[in-house]
Amino acid sequence: MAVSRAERKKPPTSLDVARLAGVSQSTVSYVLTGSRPISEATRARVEDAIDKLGYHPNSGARTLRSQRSGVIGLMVPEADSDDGVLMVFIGAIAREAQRHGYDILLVTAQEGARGIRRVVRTGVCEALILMELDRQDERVAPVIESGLPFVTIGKPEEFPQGSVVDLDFEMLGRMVVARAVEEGCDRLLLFGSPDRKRRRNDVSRFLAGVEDSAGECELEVVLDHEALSGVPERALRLTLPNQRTALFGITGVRQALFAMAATGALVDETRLLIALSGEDLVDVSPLLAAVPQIDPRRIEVSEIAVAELVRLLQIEGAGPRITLVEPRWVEG
Amino acid sequence: MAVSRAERKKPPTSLDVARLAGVSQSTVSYVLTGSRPISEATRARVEDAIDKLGYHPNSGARTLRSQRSGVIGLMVPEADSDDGVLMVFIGAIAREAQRHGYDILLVTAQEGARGIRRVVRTGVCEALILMELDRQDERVAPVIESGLPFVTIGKPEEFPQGSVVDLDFEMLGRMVVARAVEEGCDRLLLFGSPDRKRRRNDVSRFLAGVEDSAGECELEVVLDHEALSGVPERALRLTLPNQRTALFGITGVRQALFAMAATGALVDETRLLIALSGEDLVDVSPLLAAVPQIDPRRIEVSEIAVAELVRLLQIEGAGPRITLVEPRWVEG
DNA sequence: TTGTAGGCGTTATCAC
DNA sequence: GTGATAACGCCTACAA
Repeated sequence: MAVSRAERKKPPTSLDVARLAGVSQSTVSYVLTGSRPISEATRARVEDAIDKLGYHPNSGARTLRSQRSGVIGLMVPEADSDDGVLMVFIGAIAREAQRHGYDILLVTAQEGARGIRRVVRTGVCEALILMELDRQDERVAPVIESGLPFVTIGKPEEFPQGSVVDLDFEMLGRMVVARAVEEGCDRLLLFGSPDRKRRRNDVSRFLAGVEDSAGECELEVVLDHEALSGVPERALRLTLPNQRTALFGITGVRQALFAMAATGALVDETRLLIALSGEDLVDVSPLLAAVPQIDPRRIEVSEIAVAELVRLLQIEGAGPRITLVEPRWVEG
Repeated sequence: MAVSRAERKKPPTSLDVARLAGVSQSTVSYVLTGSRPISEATRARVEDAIDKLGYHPNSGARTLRSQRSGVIGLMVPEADSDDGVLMVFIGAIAREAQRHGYDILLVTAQEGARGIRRVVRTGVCEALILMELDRQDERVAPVIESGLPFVTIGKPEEFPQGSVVDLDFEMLGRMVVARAVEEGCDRLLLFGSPDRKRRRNDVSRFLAGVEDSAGECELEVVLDHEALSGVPERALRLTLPNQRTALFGITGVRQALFAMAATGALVDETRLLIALSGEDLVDVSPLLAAVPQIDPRRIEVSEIAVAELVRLLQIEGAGPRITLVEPRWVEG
């Protein structure tokens, strides 16, 4: 039987700590916030008292007074087929935020612009991280309007008023082309979800990088943004006796792995799968081991996003900036 | 350039609303909380003013005064290979919580018991949802000690002081056995992650259900909790000419699907894959279509967990209870 | 049916 | 280097 709200014993306040330490309430506050010098002796007494009582400052009161909730709102997209990837970001963001003394509050995409307005106006969140923005996203307006510092993960079409952190997709394109050429491929087959291609601009940036560098060499680029399940068959069909085709996709790596493994090798004289690997693919790591892999660095992107937000929050006058993280080849 | 904290214009308070509506501050409050009858006329004026100003009650002040933060803490496990599944739960929980007027704050497993103590003592969370508890979990103690209402998703060994919501794994076991027999199978091969089997007790409950009902029929049960990748080969090896083997696993369904599809049919005279399907498997739905599927009802489990927590929060004297959700066959 | 006023626990501005 | 004290914005018991 749960203890009722009323009979639950009240946690100690800073006044209790002050009394036990024989100092004033404000001194306790200063010890905690460090916003004014305190003698070693009294600091020790106060900290003792804090431990003894198991005191934690009341979040509501602190927020009310200081206008800082210590909470960062994380706008999460509706779960789609890429759930595993999403969880990697969310986990890393939450851990990094906690390391900086902030908590993460979920704001679902479902709530839309109204949800943003709510968490902002009520003062629950003092900053925001936005993930997977569409090209035109109704949720951007209330964020800007709120004036709160924010970071978007994923580079939007236009430079917004907040900071941006993302993988360098253009470089990714150049890396894939370079590797394909090195490995003696004549053709590069790019697969992926057609829906994603339409809605998000990371695909366009990637393609820009590909075309940019493919132009300089003899590599023929083929776009295959039809259903993922047909990837290996189409790849085989497109393959000619004396040619070698490299395959790559930003999404659908797992499906491609399985499908190709089922109909033949991931790597042989006629084809070479290059994988955008990631923490969500641990379950297929044996398969992955056979192919060249690029790390999309999702953990780093997440951590940088949080660090960047903390910078905007804590450094007065800090301006927004763009950080593109370089993809990396995974060493065999 | 972000607007600095100081120059950001302050949101309207209930006093602003009161002035605009020509009533007292308390009347505004009563309109909002509904804790006292208000005449239609003044209610209308107040609501008008609220809209006009875009007023939202300040969360810090409300929390301080009422001891309710409107925030539910969600203890999320470290991301593992089952990330997609996790995201289904989290998304559904966040959406359902919002429908009830609560927000979800993430508490990572990494923070451990100390994290629980922190969010509880500071008053950020007024209730908790615990996911994926280990058999012995250090985080349970501080939760109970806090006296806050809580719900665990996943039935623990012992009945805790909070409510429990989970899939009925015993019934799942009986359903799998019954179907295998109906389909003319002589043998049931159970695969899954050995680690999970050791740490979590849903597997034991499932096995109890299986053994319970397998005893009554001629079905031979084989446990295969070695590496998932070997599943289809072992299944084939174990298969005898005149026999039919049913295959089932609580985890690793996607891997099994791909692996079996690669080495032969999912369903033929010698074998029958039964899949624990779920929202995280959309990417392989074409494969799934060919086999009998059981819905693990993760969305329902999530929604019930939230509803149950809301009940504990809002109904004075409500006691904890156990809710087991029945698995369901997915209709072809 | 509505208004008045006190206090929730902190932070930060005054004083000393 | 430290202490008193006034808000922060809301809820609700008490008055009218």
